[in-house]
Amino acid sequence: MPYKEREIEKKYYSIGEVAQMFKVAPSLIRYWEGEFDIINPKKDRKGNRRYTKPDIQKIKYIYHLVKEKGYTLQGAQEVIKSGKEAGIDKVEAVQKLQEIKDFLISIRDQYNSKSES
Amino acid sequence: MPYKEREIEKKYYSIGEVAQMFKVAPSLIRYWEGEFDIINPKKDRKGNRRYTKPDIQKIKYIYHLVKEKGYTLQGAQEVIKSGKEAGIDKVEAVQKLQEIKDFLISIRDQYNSKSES
DNA sequence: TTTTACCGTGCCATACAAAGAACGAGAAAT
DNA sequence: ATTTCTCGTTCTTTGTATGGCACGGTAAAA
Repeated sequence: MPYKEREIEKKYYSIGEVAQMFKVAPSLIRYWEGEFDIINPKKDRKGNRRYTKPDIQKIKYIYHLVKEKGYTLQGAQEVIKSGKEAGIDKVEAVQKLQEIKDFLISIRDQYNSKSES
Repeated sequence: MPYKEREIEKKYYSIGEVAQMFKVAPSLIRYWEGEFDIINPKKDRKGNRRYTKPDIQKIKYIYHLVKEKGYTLQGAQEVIKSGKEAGIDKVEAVQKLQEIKDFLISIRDQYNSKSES
């Protein structure tokens, strides 16, 4: 037998295989596809989805956010969009500090105006 | 007039006031109380909930996680839990800052009362 | 005292999010 | 040719999160 494609590593995965990886129903994978723009598997002539490894990575990320971290789908979408996920709390802490600083400045100014008058 | 409690800032808030702060229904505040252990307002003789500022800060944190960051209630619970075991809790840090602010307010008010008398 | 205005608990209703099921159909492997 | 997997669409179910009601109690104001 001449040249035969050897299966060292799969190039594409079917929806059933992907669903199995995450132990979810195929319908859920399709459902997420409708909810998340980043999921965009190619389709063959027949229309069947062909998932590449990067595709699966993205699904994995969504799975992580939704099933492990407890985001709503919408919350997960926002996390993905903003590209962040961690570190936001620090920003908030800094904002709070700035807020307090402004408050202190206002107190100082009040004091200054009273003693000057 | 001798010693009279000055109402610089309220010590306790009713559920209605708290609900109003976050523009939600009082029933939601009660519901969260059942879902989140960290919410534990004291109750007066009659049974009415009395919220202190730290209580409100905790509610604020939950509000932030659920309404702004898009966590499910369960997801928010886990964030809160894991944040505590991490030792340095960001919420507590922010709460601490708030406490400091309150302290500064008390200093300011003391100053004001002296100059007024 | 009567009214007004909360608040309590407990239960039920709604709204929407999330997921799954059911349908008929087609390709491909066995 | 029977089984197995997939398709898209649509329908149905489940679950979460929230709101609202009924009914009673308390307190303070009128």
